[in-house]
Amino acid sequence: MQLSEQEVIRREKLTKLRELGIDPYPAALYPVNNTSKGVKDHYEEGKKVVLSGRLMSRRIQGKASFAELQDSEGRIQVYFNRDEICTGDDKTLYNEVYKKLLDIGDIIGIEGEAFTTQVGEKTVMVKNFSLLSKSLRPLPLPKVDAEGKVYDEFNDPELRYRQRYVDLVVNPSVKKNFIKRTKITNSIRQFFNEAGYLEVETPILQPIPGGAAARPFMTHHNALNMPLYLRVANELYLKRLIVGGFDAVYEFAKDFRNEGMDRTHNPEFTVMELYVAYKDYHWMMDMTERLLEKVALDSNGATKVQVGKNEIEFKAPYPRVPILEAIKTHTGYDVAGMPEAELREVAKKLGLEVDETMGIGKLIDEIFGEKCEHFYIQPTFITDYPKEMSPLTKEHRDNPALTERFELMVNGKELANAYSELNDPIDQRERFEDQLQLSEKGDDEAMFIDQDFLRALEYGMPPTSGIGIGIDRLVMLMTNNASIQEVLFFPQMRPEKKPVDLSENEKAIFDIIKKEKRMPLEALKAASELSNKAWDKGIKGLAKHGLTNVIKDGDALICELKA
RNA sequence: GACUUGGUAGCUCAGUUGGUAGAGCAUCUCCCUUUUAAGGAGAGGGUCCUGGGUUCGAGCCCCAGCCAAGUCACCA
Repeated sequence: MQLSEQEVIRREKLTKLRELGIDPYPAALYPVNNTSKGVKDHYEEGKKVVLSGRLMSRRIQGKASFAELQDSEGRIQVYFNRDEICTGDDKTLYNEVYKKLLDIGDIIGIEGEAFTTQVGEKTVMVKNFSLLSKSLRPLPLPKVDAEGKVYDEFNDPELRYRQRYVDLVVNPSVKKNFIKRTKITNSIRQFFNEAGYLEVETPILQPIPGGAAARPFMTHHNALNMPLYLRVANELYLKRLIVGGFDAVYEFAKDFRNEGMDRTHNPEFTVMELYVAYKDYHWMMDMTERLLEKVALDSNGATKVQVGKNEIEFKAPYPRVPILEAIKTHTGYDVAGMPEAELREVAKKLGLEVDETMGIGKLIDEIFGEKCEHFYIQPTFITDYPKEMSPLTKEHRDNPALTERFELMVNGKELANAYSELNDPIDQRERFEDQLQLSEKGDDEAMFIDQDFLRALEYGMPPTSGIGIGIDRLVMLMTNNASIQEVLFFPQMRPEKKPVDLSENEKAIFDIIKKEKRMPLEALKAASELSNKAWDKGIKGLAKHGLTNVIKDGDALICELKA
């Protein structure tokens, strides 16, 4: 491993500490009795405190030094004075251990007394300190001046996401975002629990990936020797529980979709799904607006939230606009009851790319998505979607071409999706069969027929309303972040390519195969000009590093480069 | 998938028509008792993302690739 100068120096310090009899990674608990925030908020002159945290800055001036200690609550200034720490003749603890062997980033514990400096800063006078964990890598060191201007900010997104731990240590606002995320989910749980709804857990590994139109991740169970899918939704399982007699169940579900990644899509993401028996989608709209108002208040202290350039008001109630009316308002076309061919013409006139495979549902969805969606900045329920795009939704009580469905639009994007759930088992079977036809036409996102789910419906499910709320997107709104990666601790990234250390022999062979991509083993051996033994070691080493493959092509052995 | 931008010291960033690779912070050494983005002085530290090419000479120009961000497309 290639170490930088600073890393080498820190490792040398490790040895020196051990020579002085100091364990840089001690096992014993450290008797912390306070936090940085606690000391400052409940300040008492001369109060004895024990704190621990990470050393984040140092200003050493001879026999005295100021430093900053950072713990989970923030930072506090600590004062190291040689004669306070080393009361006897031996000044090693200050001169050697503190000044020379500690580094920024080390985790230490201090015992001391609270006092205020001449400049008025609340500080802890250190009487004794212990090294709790030596840091071997230098941290980035952003600094903030009196006006709040940040110098040397650690701001490269790639580094921040790959090394989130560093991001969290060094950027307090990042930590705040994630604390707010938990506040939001706590707030939702509190709301539901008070209403008597039951939080449940349902399978992530599913034999049939149902409940949403999406491409699933596939895996394999060895003992059962069968394929399993990572769930794209948990809807069908929660509805089984409603059949089973629970009146209201909810789950914060990690769902997985094997699709593209961008600033609003991560392959795994969190959706909160809730199903409540004996309710319909009108009730669900009422519930949703009350929930979001509470979430905004709990997480931001106000119903108004600044998101980018827009100020969004989460105070209930929100306007309810049928999708066909939205289209009429924003395009001037009344597409209600319009036949498919005519609708396609309208879409073309509106400048949309359409093709023959698109049915009425998809065309309407497309028109709304392109021409209307972005207008709905303030929370708005878009209701009554066409039947074709909603295979799990109950037919509209007044219009059989529509369904009892709404999507909640906020800041021009979908935040939630809800229905009066389809509970007619015969109708549901027909809708699944329509999906099967789509699938046969090549739609790889069409839903599978879930026979067990149909069996459950046949026993009878009460009228039920269900909703799914995109938690990542909700958190993005509440924390004013435009990118999903900012609200996920560990967003998915391509793996870091690790440069492989090749031996001389391996390198010689690799250089040849790299140019040729693939060639017969014998020819490669000849070209490498290696002895039998060196050749054997080299070619086996490359395969072990996963760089090459040897395949049998008839009688010939071919060596090829792995992608 | 297409396009745009970026990748230089531990971190943040400069880098002239193509002519010996720079700054601040951090690190190291020495000096220094209440400072605060920051005490003073000095020193060390580089796979300029990778691989080719052009050139007497490439961080810079050309080609190919890798990684990321953004825009669009696709998909919900």
